[in-house]
Amino acid sequence: MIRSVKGTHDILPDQTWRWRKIESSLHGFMQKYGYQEIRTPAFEKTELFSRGIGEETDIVSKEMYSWTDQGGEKLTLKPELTAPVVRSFIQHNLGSQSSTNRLYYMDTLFRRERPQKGRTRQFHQFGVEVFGSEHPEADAEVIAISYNFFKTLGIDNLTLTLNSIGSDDCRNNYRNELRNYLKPFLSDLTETSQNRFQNNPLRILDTKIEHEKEILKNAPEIGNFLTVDDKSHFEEVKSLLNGLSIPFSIQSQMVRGLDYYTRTTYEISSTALGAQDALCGGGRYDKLVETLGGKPTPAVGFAAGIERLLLALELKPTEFNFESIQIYIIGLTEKVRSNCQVIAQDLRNQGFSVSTDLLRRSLKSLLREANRNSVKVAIIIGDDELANDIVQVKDMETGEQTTVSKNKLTEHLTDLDF
RNA sequence: GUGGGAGUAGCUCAGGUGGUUAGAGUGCCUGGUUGUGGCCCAGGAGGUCGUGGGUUCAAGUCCCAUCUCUCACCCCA
Repeated sequence: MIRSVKGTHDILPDQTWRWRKIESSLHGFMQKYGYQEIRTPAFEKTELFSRGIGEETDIVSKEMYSWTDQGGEKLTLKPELTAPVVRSFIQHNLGSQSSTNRLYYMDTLFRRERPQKGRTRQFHQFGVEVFGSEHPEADAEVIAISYNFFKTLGIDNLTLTLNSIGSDDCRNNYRNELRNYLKPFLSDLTETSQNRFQNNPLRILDTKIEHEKEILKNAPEIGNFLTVDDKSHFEEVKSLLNGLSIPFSIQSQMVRGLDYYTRTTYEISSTALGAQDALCGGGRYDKLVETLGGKPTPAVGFAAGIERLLLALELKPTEFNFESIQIYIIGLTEKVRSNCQVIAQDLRNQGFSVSTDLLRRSLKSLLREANRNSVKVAIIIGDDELANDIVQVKDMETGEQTTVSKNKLTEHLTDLDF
């Protein structure tokens, strides 16, 4: 048997309606905020990600599905969406068409990680990116969108964690200070931390190793290195969130794994999930557009995992309802079967949802089938009915059956009002 | 990449210390009604016991290897 690839999953008919529910909720929600949808290709040039996300990140260094195509081009299945959206923003010069661009997306991503609860190799995210504003109102709007969307879906136990990692200057200074502080402890650090010491010392702050945490207790804090502008930006974001009644907590050690963030970073998690409890992560990235070759453009955005959202939602499936077929047409003999198809087609044209049998089964098994599919009415046609231009309409809930002449059928079904 | 747990019917799972034709519930099909579903009753189909090797008179059960799923670490959504 050929199975689906590790970390990929089929979404079967008993689940697809959940996905459609999320999808339609999102489109409706984003419209209220005046955001427009953007869709980018499934794969990009590898260079986009190595430059955009950062060569040293886990994603780029070990998780990408990359290959060289027949023309010798190095390509990669999207592991992340901000870089492609930024690429598209630059390529189509969206910045010159309006002063701010509010975009959202929903897409399929690929990362080669070890699967676990809330993590698969092919997965889905939705998110927003706002281009053109350096002001805290943009940060607050983006954060509010993610938080409020989860809220309206009814997810409880939301935790919003907020931090500012400052502008470029601030981080350069801080990086140097952190290196100076850590240098005497270098031999005590794990191998990965020693590598990070070289490439990205901020990530050491994220360590889960006890004795490293101990070392870091007296390390300089990034908050103290924020410039005056960084600080006031952060303060304004916080007060805007307060004004919107969105609760948050500050976590100065929170460093995101992607290199492009500046100033605001945040994460929303839910206790309804397992170890992978982040529903959404995001922040500001004022340098990325420039890094990827565009005009300097401030931007802020987030991405949220749809699988994780579904997991968090799984606990309360009551609001969702499966839509069943309304009418099942049963033909009793070979003579009437072609007639059944015609009637089905007519009724569909009238707007009903109609199904027929494909296995030439008996009346008994067809009623059973109709029952299983919880259809509202069964229409039964035998030779007698055919000869007299009538049909039997059976209400599957009450069991009541009435003889209806064929030309009154639509009228009769409409009156039933199901 | 590292560690824990698990692989027996479509699904959920039983199968002390090896012992005849491997079970249950549920789902599926048929019948109990010449053309009437649900409930009930009866019957039926459905299994390379994850795979390969080994020990043994005998392996679902013991040993080794391997694959897959799953949870966790790392990291992320």
